[in-house]
Amino acid sequence: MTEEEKLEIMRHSAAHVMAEAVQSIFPDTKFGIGPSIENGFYYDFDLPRSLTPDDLSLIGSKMNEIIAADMPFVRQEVTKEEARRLFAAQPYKLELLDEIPDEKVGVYRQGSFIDLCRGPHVDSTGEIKAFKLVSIAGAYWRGDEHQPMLQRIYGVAFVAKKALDEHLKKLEEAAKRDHRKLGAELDLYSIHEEAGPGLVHWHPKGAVIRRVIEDFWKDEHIKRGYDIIYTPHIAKLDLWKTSGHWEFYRDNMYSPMEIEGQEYVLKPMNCLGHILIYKTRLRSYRELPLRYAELGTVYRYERSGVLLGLSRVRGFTQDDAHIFCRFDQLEDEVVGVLDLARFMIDTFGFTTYRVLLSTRPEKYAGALKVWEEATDTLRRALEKLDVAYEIDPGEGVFYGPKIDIKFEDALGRGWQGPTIQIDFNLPQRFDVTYIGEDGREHSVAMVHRTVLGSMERFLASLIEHYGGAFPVWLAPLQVMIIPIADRHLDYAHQLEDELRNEGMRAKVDTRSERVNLKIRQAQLDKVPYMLIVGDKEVADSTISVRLRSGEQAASQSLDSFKRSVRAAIASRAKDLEL
RNA sequence: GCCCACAUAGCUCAGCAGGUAGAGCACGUUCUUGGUAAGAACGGGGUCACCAGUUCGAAUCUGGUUGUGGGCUCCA
Repeated sequence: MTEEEKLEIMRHSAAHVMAEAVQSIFPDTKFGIGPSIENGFYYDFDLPRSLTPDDLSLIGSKMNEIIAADMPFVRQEVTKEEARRLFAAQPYKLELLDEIPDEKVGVYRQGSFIDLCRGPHVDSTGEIKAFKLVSIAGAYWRGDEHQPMLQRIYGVAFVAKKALDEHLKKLEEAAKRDHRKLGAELDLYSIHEEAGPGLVHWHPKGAVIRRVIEDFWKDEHIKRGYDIIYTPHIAKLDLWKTSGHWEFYRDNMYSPMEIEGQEYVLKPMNCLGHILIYKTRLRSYRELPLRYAELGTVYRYERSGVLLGLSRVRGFTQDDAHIFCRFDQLEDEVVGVLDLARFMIDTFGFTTYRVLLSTRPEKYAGALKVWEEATDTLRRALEKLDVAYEIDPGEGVFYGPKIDIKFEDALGRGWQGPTIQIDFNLPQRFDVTYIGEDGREHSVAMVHRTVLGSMERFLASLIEHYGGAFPVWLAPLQVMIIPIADRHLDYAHQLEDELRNEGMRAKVDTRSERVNLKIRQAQLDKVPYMLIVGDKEVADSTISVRLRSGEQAASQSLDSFKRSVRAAIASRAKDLEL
């Protein structure tokens, strides 16, 4: 048995102990399920009243008593009949019981608590070493929103106190990097109650980062044979009826608005505009593939409870593109997108990612054979590039299979990254075709893809990945010039001009404050370079450079500094070096 | 949308059991011109998220609304 498996068993046992503790406090508790999860465990309860944080510490100390008593876990095999008697007062357990095909079921008993459970468990409660109850949450029975809502208690558990503390520390570290917190501290963006939830306002500093990313994105796409286009934010409702969105995606779309007797809606996707552009004339096989790219802003209704900072919003800009090609070009196109995706992930400094190939879901459009071929195409593309991938069965979109790439940030948390989706539905609905060599019409293969996802969510991942200390090429302010006394202002402004002429983002801190304060604030703003200039620097036309890392570089000429910074920007360096 | 919690100055938070608000930072003015993470003094700033209700009286109690957070469900 691996250490990880042992840990899982211990966590699961901790869930049972928690259930016993809850039972001792609320004897009429109806129990849901209580599995082990990443870092810990949870158990769902149907209780006579809502739990409070005070209950949590009470339950926690009760658990400690049970652990101290070192009660053995006893497994028993019973018939379903016996089990039904044992759990007569436990409707959720009875429901589970009904779904077990076997005649005999396992039950585990420790102390006064008995639970329907396959096991295994630790030998006795004393083997649970380090745990902490962390939160109370509502959770639907069986994860179904039509079922009753139970109260879930989450706990974390580890083999030793040290590991538990490390985990808690990691959570603290994550909280410090939270993009919502840093977004406010670094003055990057805001969301306003007055304007509406999930609607992002980009401040100048956040806008700089976004613009730099967008410029880079556009250049890179143009290099790779994409055409940049723009399409409107609203379109007639009928268009969305033709596409099927109004039928299948309506829950995520905003209500129509009336304009001169016609109904219009905000676009939830960019694809239709791209199709309309494609269809403005007959297309020859000679001009395929056509790759239309747009930083397209879309609006989707998201239920209020799911909104989250920049990572889940109601209006967002996708780095979208649609590729129209012949089916025999599809594989190369997918290879091209994958290559671009890897390039982007790498450029932005993410080092690990998972690739998922999602196959046909139960409800799907198009012919089975076409699905299989397309799925194969995706697979071949992945293999051609030697990309390790996992199959995510049945997780494709109804209109086609897809590849999703999830990357991890510096704290190992996963983020939805690039996605590549093949679409059999829209080309058919809009009759998107090209004229082949044979002079006849053929239907095109259509690929939807994003490589960053959305600007909003991608920025969230970047903020958290770098903890706000962006690489120079992305930093909103790259150089803060700090004059020691007011008499150094002229020199400071002269440096500022020279840097700005280079296209660098530089600023002089002109306030009559002490150097210490200015450095501290530039440091808190995570400005990569600070140039400190005083009498000495003015006298020999040099600068003194301090890095965000706290490191002090040798006194040097502005030219040599410019050279280093220029190189760091051009190479999109992740680390500061001089 | 559902469960739970929270909402006091631009920010972080005090305000314990109902008697019309405080601190630090930030901001403004003045003094200080200081060499690598906070110089000092003074000052301005809040219809205590919003709407009702209870009460002689509500930031404080009750209900509703809005927003935020932790989850569930759903997703770029």
